[in-house]
Amino acid sequence: MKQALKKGFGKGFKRTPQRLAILNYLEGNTLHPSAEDVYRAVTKKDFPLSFATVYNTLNALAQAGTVRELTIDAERKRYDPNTEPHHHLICLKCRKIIDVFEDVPVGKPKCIEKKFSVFGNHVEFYGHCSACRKKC
Amino acid sequence: MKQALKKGFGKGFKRTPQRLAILNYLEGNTLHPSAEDVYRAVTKKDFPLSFATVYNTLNALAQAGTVRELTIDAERKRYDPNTEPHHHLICLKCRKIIDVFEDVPVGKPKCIEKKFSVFGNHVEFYGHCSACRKKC
DNA sequence: TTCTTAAATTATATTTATTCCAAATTATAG
DNA sequence: CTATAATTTGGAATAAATATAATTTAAGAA
Repeated sequence: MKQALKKGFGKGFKRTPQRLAILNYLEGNTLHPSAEDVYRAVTKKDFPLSFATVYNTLNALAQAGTVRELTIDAERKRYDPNTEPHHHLICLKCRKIIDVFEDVPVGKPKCIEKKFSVFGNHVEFYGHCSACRKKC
Repeated sequence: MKQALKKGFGKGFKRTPQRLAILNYLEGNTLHPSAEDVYRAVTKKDFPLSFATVYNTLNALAQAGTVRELTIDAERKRYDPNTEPHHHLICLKCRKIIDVFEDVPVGKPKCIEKKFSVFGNHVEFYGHCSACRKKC
């Protein structure tokens, strides 16, 4: 496992097999899986674990900053193991979410300066992915 | 009621008092209310109506393009009666959502061109609002 | 105006995502 | 090896949202 996902472990953070299995699945995953996706993948591949543990672990990892909780899908939370700031393409047909690691210049509107201090931003691009475009 | 919100009405779309009350609350509202917010506000001000009607109406209006369904809050859907493309500031402390109508130039990353056709985008700015900044 | 009917409202049940709980288990520091 | 705090777990509990089925109603036709 790469360094990136190890950082979740530390004082008072136990290295349990369940957590390792979840982190293992998350490692390098670009599918933006939901809790259920994680549950299904891990129970199939490794060993049974409780749904509650998936939620516990994902919440703990999100708190630790090891994964990012995405609010992109209205129906469920999704998780992104890549915590580098990046943006997303959202296909309006199949709802697939694609990473954009390329740097996207975003202008800072003037109205922000006075009444809001900005730490970061996230751009969602809406459109159709190549697969869905063909189907039209 | 302004033109903007009237457009939801047309063939096969009935002008019921419940819907008018909901539209009336939504008109010019910049609070990005949830279904529950709508329910509370309307039942308090006008007359009792069912929760189901709130959901029905909000879905119908979203379909008709009269309101925009926002996926910004992980816990619940929120609705925006302003359907002009605009962006949002999200306060990481109080979770307040503030509109940005100012034009925000967003660069289009090259990687998109080939595999994705983009129709629009939405920028979320993260930070602290003035009220929360004072409290620090 | 009255009639007709498709559309809308409603209470209630159901589904789905997520959290909470309390008991049993286990990783880790000492 | 032990003690203990953290974790796991099944199941109950919540909460948001949808589905259902019976009743009501807006709006066009007669």
